[in-house]
Amino acid sequence: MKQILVVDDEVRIAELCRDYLERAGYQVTLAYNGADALSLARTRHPDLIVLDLGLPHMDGLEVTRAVRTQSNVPIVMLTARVEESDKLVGLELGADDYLTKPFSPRELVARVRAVFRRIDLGPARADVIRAADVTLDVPRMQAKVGRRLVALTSTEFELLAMMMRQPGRVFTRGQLLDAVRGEQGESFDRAIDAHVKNLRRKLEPDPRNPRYVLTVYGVGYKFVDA
Amino acid sequence: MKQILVVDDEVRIAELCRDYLERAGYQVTLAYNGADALSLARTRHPDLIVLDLGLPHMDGLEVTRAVRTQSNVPIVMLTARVEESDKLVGLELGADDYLTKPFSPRELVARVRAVFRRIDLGPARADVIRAADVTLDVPRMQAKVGRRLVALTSTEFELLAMMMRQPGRVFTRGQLLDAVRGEQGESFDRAIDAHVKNLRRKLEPDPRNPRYVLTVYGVGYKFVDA
DNA sequence: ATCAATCGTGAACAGATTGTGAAGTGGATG
DNA sequence: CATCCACTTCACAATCTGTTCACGATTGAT
Repeated sequence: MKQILVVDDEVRIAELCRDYLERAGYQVTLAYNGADALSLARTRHPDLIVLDLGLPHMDGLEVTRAVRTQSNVPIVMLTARVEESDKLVGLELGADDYLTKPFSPRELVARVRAVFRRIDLGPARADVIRAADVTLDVPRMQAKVGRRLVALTSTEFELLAMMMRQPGRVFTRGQLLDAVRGEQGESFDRAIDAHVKNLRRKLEPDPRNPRYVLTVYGVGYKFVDA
Repeated sequence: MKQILVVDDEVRIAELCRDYLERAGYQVTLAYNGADALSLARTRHPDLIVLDLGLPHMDGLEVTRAVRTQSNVPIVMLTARVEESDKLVGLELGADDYLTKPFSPRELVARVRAVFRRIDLGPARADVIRAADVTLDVPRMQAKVGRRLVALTSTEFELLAMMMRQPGRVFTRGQLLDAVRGEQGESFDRAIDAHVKNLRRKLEPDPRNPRYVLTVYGVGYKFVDA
């Protein structure tokens, strides 16, 4: 279920938004000031933020900037001001849509749905991971080595994606297992070895002398960097 | 042509609205009390309702509630009161916009246009979707495989359309369910399997070896790409 | 150079995921 | 009110994947 963070200092409005969004099937968290909004954005990793521009102390634009330094989460802005310049600034900072108060909660829901639609099935934004001749197309769950298409299982794909997001960084088997299994049941570390074996068989030209997925003796694995 | 129902007990105001809205190209019906408004809303199925809150006998909010039990028609509210709480109540009940008396008829027209624009914009999507030998004529709800016409149910059509809009992208059963059921009631993921089975039976030459709708083990389904 | 620890690998197993026909449900239609 | 059709749910079989195991190969330290 999608999680939405609603930020507005006017409690009634915030709760109104929450009610409508929850009825539309979203999970909603509320924040009444910029500082809370930031910490919630960091800890809860919402899928979308509904943000009032006219917050006390910390302005909505500041919040936007701060959030943007850390994530690409879509933002729908609310504002009482109607000046065109605000719109431009807001959109430049990465707002995905814009509503002027007073607005109808139904329209808010419609906008939120539209944003999710654009993101979920829109012209897939750059959700591609590249490193050293290997390309991962995340929404398509497709891997390419050079021009050669490689079919991977979802676990193999997750594993490879995790390592490729930070090429050169060494991951322990425990970290890799957590990424794959959502840190649930405990399994043997050697399970990772098996996946690495299969990965290498599928994407290395010579699985005996790996070029991409390298072993770091006594620690774990890493994707080659540079 | 769009039809609009204007509800106001003050005859002069109602007629003023009618004149302006008709000049703007809409077809207008008038009602001077809540009861008439309700029955007209039921029989004429207007595309939008302009509703005065300060009606005698049956309050505008009551009318709104009653209308909402039956339809989702957009409502633009008029009111003499300017209190913020009224605004909120109105919006809570599902008004799409709000005007305070006295208002300029020109502004009313502008708001009405804006509401229609927001609605019509909708999920602007292509009328025809093509991918890999399959063609969907969306407005006609017609599917073709090569030259062969295939009859699909609306759910099957929606499902196929969702996947074909982004060939190759993998969709989870949850995403597909949302697209089909408007992310309302929860149903079993396996319902999607059943639809996929029926889809394949109808459009695959050999349903046991699908060419178009492919399974991605552990994730969901995708329409073949390229 | 030797040795204990670590890693690679193939095969076998267990468990989860999917395909499918049939039965059940609900709303639309006449 | 009866019928039909689409959608959902259920149960079981078929399939695929992830994990484990055992053993040989490799590594790094003494």
